[in-house]
Amino acid sequence: MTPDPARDESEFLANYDPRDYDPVSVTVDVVALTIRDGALHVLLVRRGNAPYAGMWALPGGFVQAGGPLQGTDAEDLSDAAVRELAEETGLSAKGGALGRMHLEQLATYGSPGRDPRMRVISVAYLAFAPELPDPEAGGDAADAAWVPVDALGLTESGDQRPGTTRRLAFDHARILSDGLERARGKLEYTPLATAFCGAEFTIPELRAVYEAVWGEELHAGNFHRKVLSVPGFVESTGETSDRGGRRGGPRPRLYRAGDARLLHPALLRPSREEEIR
Amino acid sequence: MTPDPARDESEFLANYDPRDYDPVSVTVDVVALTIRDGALHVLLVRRGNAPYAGMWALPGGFVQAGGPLQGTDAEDLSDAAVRELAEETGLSAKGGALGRMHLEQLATYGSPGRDPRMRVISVAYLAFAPELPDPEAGGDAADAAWVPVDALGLTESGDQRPGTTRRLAFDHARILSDGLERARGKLEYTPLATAFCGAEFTIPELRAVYEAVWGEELHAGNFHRKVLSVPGFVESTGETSDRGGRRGGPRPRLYRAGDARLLHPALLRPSREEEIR
DNA sequence: TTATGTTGTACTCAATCTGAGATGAACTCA
DNA sequence: TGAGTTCATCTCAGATTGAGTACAACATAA
Repeated sequence: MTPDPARDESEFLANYDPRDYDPVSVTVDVVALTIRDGALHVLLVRRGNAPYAGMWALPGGFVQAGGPLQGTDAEDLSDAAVRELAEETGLSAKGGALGRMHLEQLATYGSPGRDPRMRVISVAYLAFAPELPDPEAGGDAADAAWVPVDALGLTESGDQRPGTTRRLAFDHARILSDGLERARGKLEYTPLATAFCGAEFTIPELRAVYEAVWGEELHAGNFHRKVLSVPGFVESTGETSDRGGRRGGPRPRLYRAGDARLLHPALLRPSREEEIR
Repeated sequence: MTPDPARDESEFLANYDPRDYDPVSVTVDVVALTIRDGALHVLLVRRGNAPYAGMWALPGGFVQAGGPLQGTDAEDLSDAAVRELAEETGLSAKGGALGRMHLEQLATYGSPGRDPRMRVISVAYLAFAPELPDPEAGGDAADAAWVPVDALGLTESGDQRPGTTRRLAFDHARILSDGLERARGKLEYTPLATAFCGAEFTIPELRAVYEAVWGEELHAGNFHRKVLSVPGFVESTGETSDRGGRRGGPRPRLYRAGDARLLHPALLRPSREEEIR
């Protein structure tokens, strides 16, 4: 005789107590990247409270679980990422500075001991935005700033070089390293670089994005040819920039992002030889 | 006057009660893929308990948090993935069937309401293994089996086509879809396909892996040339298989996995044109 | 044993893509 | 006005690609 599944299920839910399980907290942390003065910057906050008070960290915080009933205050993970970003840095999502922002999940970090308070699982997000205003500290943050990535002394293994002044809390150096590597890779086969630019941009501006993220100079002529040959990467506006390059040169043409979601053929990094093995 | 950070921190930890926060549970789910009879299979378990009792699901379960003190019973997320695999399917990690298995994190799923019991955040892992024995159900699982991926009627949007007999619980159809897409992509630029083969394999065997995962036939001659031209992808053993192909042909040579971690140049899917936009 | 069909491996060839450099006009700045 | 910079395009040799050919080695069925 088969039991009635519906009755089984409701009975089960009535007797279920989540507190029978070990407590785990879930946080979101955001690696928000932008380009300022031709250099890649990451959004960091200085922690106002313990643990790691005074050190720098990725903006983030606890997810609002909404209790067992998961009522209206329960939020999706990506919503929590945007909320924490807004709370701690004053950058607002709706219509504001974060409007054209691209957000995607990066990875989840959950080693025991990564947070001294308790078992914390952190879902990291990766955000790309055009040049944004300076942030204003809020919430738990004592300070907030765009920090040049190069100034953090990150090594390939996800640590910070000794002597670096701005130390990162928790395992945020590892998370940031992973985010940077993801960003570098995504520029190769997606039109993500356009998310770092304004609504209209020039090919040299786009090239500057690639050079800042990849940390190497590109052949201007070949880059130009390649970008225009990939279907759907950029589309011409017919307009021309109202000024030439910083130190001379003709006025570059303006483009906007096309409708491609994948670049084919891809733009590969010149110096990938080293990291193959 | 600056407060003493060390004293601040210990005082804070003493007063900290995790139960002040909403309860959240964290689970791991595993998308374990293998190749059987030339077709891609995924490891599924039939649920023995509510919710979704009787339906099929990815093997997985709750992470052992280890309490506030995070003692010895606290486990890393990837360890939890291997443990759940072993518990529910009888496939053992150490030296056993899961020995040559490749495991990587896929993504984290945490929409409110994805589990009717409470707020559950699920960290999904992706596993690749050579041909494995049939699993044996254990733990919460009423049954366990390798199921051909094609038999699940997955659509691009992460749902199952109506009329599919084996229905998947929770949002596991979406997770499986994401895992398959990740696997397809990873074959392009990493030597992952060798994880589906035994320690020694032939080029045609490797081609069969690509064809099973990508779901399309490849040009044998060009594939052969390409694989051998990518540095570090495979290395010759000098040996020859003791039998020709299933229906004739010369004995293929044997290779083992090389030391490359990235394929350069990559092996691109022929039919990527469609998914570009 | 023989005949037939299949398969692994190597080769060819034209089309395409790539990196590196050259060119010239348009522009900024001193 | 002159010097130096930059955008955009072109050139060209080398590498890579897809598609096809060739042939010997093999399994299977007659």
